[in-house]
Amino acid sequence: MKITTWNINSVRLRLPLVLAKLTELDTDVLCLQETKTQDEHFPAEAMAKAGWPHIAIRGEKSYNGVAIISRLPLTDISHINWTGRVDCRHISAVVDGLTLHNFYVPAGGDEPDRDKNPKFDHKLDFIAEMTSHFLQQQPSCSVLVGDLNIAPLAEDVWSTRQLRNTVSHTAIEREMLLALIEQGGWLDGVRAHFGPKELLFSWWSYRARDWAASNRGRRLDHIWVSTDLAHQVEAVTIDSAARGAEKPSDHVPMMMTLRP
DNA sequence: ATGGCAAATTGAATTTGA
Repeated sequence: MKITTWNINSVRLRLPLVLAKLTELDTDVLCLQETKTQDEHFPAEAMAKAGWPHIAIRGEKSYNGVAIISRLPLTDISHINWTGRVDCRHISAVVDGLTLHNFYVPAGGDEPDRDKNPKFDHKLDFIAEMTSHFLQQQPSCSVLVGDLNIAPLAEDVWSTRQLRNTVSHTAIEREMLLALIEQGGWLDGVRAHFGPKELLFSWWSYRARDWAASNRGRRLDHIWVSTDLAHQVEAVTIDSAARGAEKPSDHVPMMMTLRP
């Protein structure tokens, strides 16, 4: 079973990239974030035609939006309105006996102060609520993917020193995300696969003149597995080359292969 | 206080991303 996650930054604008990537990666499931598209405008037919006919979508105009696109049937399609907001940041489904959670965690704005910045407050509330949720309902046979907008380890950013006051890599976000993994019954599957030392990035800013030359990336996207699945992780791929596409997303696809 | 950009909306400027 191959599962891929990708913050696509507009699924309609990048539909050709998505269709090409589905085939190239030969993924069974593709989880998208920031689809920025209402459900009635989601390009479901094109994906069905390409060979991925099963979809679970939750979109809204202009912002956010998550989707699960699958070769195999999806059941138990559901979502939670985290922090009480109806803002299309989560969808879950069961595929081939596996419970899949697809998240788009709030970015958190610029200022890393929850008293001055409501967006940062919302982000921390969101992570705290995820922690208590999975603490109470320990996952099994589950995979959690998505753009979590936090790079938890020093090796998840180009410079832990220069980004220590930058939202996505502040101490409180890093601590809270690691607590969510630990208390929530998850394993950071991507980090576990590559080991603690390697620098791993999944996002590079649009603002760089040359994203590859400056290589100022961050690992904001994640694939976690419930601890019972730890021994089933066979392979993990970060498709960094996707950042060099024509009109790319600023995030790249990450794929995990699970053995049965 | 910021950014070398990009996308979606509503109509050239604003909001959001991170």
